[in-house]
Amino acid sequence: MLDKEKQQLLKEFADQSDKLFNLKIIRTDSFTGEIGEFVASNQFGLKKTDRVTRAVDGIDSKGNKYQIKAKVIENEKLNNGIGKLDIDEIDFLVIVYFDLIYRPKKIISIKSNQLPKGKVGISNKFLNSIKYDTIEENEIKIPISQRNEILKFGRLYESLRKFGIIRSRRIVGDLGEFYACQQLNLILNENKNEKGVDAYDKNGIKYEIKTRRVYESGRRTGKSRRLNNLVGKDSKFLIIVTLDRSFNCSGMWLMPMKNVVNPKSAHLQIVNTTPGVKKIIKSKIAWLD
DNA sequence: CCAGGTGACTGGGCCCACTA
DNA sequence: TAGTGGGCCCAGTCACCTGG
Repeated sequence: MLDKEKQQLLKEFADQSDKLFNLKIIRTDSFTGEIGEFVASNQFGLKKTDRVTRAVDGIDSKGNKYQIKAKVIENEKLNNGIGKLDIDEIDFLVIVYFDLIYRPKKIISIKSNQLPKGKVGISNKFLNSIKYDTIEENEIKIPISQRNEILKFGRLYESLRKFGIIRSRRIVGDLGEFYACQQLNLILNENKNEKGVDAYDKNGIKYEIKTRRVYESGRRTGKSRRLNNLVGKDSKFLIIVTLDRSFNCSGMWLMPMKNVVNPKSAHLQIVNTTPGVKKIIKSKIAWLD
């Protein structure tokens, strides 16, 4: 499906992603956020909370609570919104800014008493109106070995982007859409955030594509995998794509959207049970075949 | 008129309470 | 006890509004 060179690149990316996982730099495939949390925790000496802990990402030695945000920026503009913040639960909001290959460029730290109640939007206008601390690039401390591994990861990520394999930092979903469109001769929806439509065929029929990377790893505690928020999607067909550890396509199914039971939170196993399901690519995963 | 700011969406992923 | 609904985590994109 992909040529050798691209497959090799994805393999290297998967290896490097595992390396960061083993070094405890990342815990999930939300790379930007995880690397940001790593950098901030290292900088402020934080103990990280569990993955799904509400509001608080880390706690320092004095018991101060931190919410950490991360953002990749291509220029010097820091102004981008960060909504949904529960400032009553935290003492500091920390934002880590990276360049395209995950070199940390700047960290800002805002005391929670500088933040408004309710929704918080970070923008230049806002930053100019409050007191906050800035840590510049040369003051950001990361052990050299980890810094190099993150850099290597970032370079691989950029290569994937340059090859046109991915178009965002949501690699799993991007690859699934890429594989499905190639296999079924679909046209990817240009609009990246239109509700419920990922692609069209030549007759204008709508398709929603969902992708899951399914492989054994220490990353998850539970085994079950779900497909959330299919409710209200008006695509005619649902395509489910699975990826293996190296991000190669390891299965693909096509089914009528209306036949999906429990669209609010469907199990991945609907590929076994949904009426009218069509196997496009035979699964290599036993429990999905 | 246009750039900056904002809110409403998108994506994947994980876990807990409840229930059949 | 396995399945379901819901809620939380993460970042990113873009249409639209607004103020200079």
